[in-house]
Amino acid sequence: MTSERASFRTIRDELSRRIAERVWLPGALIPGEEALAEEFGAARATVNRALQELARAGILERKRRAGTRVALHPVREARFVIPRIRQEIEARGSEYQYRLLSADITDAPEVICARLSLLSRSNMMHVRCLHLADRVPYQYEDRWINLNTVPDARDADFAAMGPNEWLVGHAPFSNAEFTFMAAAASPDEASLLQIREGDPVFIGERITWMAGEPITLAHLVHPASHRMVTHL
Amino acid sequence: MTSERASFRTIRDELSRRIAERVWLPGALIPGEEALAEEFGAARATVNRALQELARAGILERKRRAGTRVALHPVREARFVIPRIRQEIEARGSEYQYRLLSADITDAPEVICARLSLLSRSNMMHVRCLHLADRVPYQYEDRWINLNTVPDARDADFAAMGPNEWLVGHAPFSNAEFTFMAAAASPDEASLLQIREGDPVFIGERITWMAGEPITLAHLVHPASHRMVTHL
DNA sequence: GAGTGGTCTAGACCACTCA
DNA sequence: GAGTGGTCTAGACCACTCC
Repeated sequence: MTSERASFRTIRDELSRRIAERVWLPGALIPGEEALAEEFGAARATVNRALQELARAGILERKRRAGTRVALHPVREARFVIPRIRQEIEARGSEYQYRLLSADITDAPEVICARLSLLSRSNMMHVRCLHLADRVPYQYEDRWINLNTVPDARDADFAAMGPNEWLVGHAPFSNAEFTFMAAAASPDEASLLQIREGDPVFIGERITWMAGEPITLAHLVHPASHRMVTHL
Repeated sequence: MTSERASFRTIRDELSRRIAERVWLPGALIPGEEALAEEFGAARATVNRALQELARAGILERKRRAGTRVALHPVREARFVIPRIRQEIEARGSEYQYRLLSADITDAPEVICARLSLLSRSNMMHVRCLHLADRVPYQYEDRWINLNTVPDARDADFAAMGPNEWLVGHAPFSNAEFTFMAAAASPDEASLLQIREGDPVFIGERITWMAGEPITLAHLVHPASHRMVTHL
């Protein structure tokens, strides 16, 4: 039997139950920390931790002086793990293969610079590669790496290791933006993914920064069979 | 000037900086809570809070007795807000319109029951509707609501209010699963979204539960112009 | 001005796990 | 057994905001 001693989990779950079961209705003011501490026989700090977790989850709204209310329009968030292609494929029990298509140092076209909020055309490493699961094309990756921010990328061997794996070990990021969308496969994408031109593809785009400086733009193309799953 | 007193934020940001700037390398053991507390002139609880936040973010790994290490393969997570269609559209500065296409009480087909892990064919409310932004089709919604779990849905007026909005006020969920994918538009979807059959569409599927009982399955179809953006 | 949440401290005990 | 993190307490002061 677990301890009956009031822990922040016990308190959090009980408060959560009261909200789910509509003991406290949306918009209602709930008792203050001091009152709850007394009710549960716990210290105020313990109650505070429980309340903060619920507020972070979006089901409570807290304001100084005004007290704590059950959120009227809970802004709920879900989390997804930022996929790492090799782990993603191996976790499905498939064998991972990698094929480098090209790696060039070049001035990035304006479209790319614009996406990275770079004013001038910058010297970049452009890497194109293919990730396969059990020898079937799984993801086509078209990536630009900013050599001003990550000069070491100039000497990286992208035939041996995918750019993502290399970057993980050499250029931590502080900030990232993800975009997901559907599109029709271009002729290039179609032939690489072994689908037909115009077939739907699932695209993930990822931009990362370190301390305000853009590191990389990754354009990741999956066949339509791809599923991105996450849960609350 | 802000206070120079050690707060958990100050400590967290300083530790984060040391990791980002590779003062502490991935895999390295960092000082214990007691030592850090002394270094920053703070209480151990304060240091603990900073460390817990970094561990939650995935950049530290903590184990009792073993100490705290810089994560070797940081499993980073990003969050996205669970979209509420009306707010999503209005936030873009567009006008929201809603059109109910059909609402029937019927036995759900086996495919649907299977997705919801229901053994027998259950009585459900089947709602089809369209969400528009500035009179342009934005999302086609095909939703099944489990009447065993949410009997009130039988009497809801889905002509006046979208099923999502209605559910928010009547059936809180404790658990949700999201799937995102690309597909080719079916003839139905194409005509409703004013695109051509076979054009790529972006699909979000959402299943929610309350205390283990499935509430609803929503199939949400966007034209390929849709972007789902999120950031770390 | 007063009431609420936000945070910090100092100390304590416990749980887990490595040696 | 011993060292580390996980949590709780009791008390304190502060910051914000409503009145």
